[in-house]
Amino acid sequence: MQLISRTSEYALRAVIWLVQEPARSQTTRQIATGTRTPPDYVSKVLQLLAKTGLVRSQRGLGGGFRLAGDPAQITVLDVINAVDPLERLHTCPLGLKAHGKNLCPLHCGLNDTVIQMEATFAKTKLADLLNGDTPSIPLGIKLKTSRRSPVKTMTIGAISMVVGL
Amino acid sequence: MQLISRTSEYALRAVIWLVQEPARSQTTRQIATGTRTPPDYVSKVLQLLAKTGLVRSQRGLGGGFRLAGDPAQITVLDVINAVDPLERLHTCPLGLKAHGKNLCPLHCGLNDTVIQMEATFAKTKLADLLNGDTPSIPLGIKLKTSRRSPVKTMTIGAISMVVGL
DNA sequence: GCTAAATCGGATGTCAATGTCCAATTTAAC
DNA sequence: GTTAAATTGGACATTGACATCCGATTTAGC
Repeated sequence: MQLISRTSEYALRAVIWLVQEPARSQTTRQIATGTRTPPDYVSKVLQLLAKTGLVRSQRGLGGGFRLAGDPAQITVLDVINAVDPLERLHTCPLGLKAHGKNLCPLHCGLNDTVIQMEATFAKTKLADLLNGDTPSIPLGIKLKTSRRSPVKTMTIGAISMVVGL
Repeated sequence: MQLISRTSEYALRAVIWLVQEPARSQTTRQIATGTRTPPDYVSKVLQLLAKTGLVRSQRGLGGGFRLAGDPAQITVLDVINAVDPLERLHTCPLGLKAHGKNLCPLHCGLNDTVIQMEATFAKTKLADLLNGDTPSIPLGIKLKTSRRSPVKTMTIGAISMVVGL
């Protein structure tokens, strides 16, 4: 299971590319090559971004795309919402009479997780994604056991290591 | 974009159903009807759960499925990992030479979010999902703006309301 | 042992997300 | 105005997740 769709992934790559080239407008071909995305598909994604106003498009010779706003203001959530927003749960997918319109504990919890993800994405500005030298370690140390592979792993940021079995 | 796949959703519903019926083993038909899931598909999901040992299956007359472990120990993450685990990012999908094997800031951040989600799912035990009377409000108050519909909403737990535009 | 009830496993069908193709339109440069 | 470069929009193809179908196998009860 992917955290975000490819559409969102491509949108983020494209937008970050534009942040790095604020001077000249970038063509679809340039963006696709630079971000390693399928050209004809990322073209559609760019159209979506243009419709929501996140990027400005310019037709004709010398045209292309450039970022419309301030990289220090635009968030990852803005980009995701523009092309493929996370879906909230408004009614419990179980039709249980006991719940009425309320979410059951399971779906209430899942919905909270969606909100938590949105909050995380909202914290990250596009400008934050340019300084590659300091990888963030926002989560401290976690201990995790998986049923599929019952091995305990310790995780610090993006680094995981086996600590027991 | 869905937070979790249908497969995971069905697995969670099925497992919760089994928590509620620990005495007798439940047939696929009973589970499917009770959880409003497609019978032939939830059957496959139950097979997956059985393979990982989360549930025990019993063939033949009077057979069915029952939970293998303790509802106070098994977590939502355990169930998700059994059928459709979240994918970590191990190498940057951009092939940028500058990054080497390291994740770029974007994918490092996305990976952190995956870890954060796993941590959230790991906190919730199956037993926690039975008390429907107290909906959790773990996230406090958030303010959110979407590019697609540029309306500010205030969110408390699962309840959202418009506060401005 | 026979039968009915149940899971198991393979084959197949469906559909939305992803990906591709191309003609129409816009625009800068000469 | 003509041309070349670029987006736009529609149509179509592909793929994997989701869903269905059915025969093989197991098992309790008679």
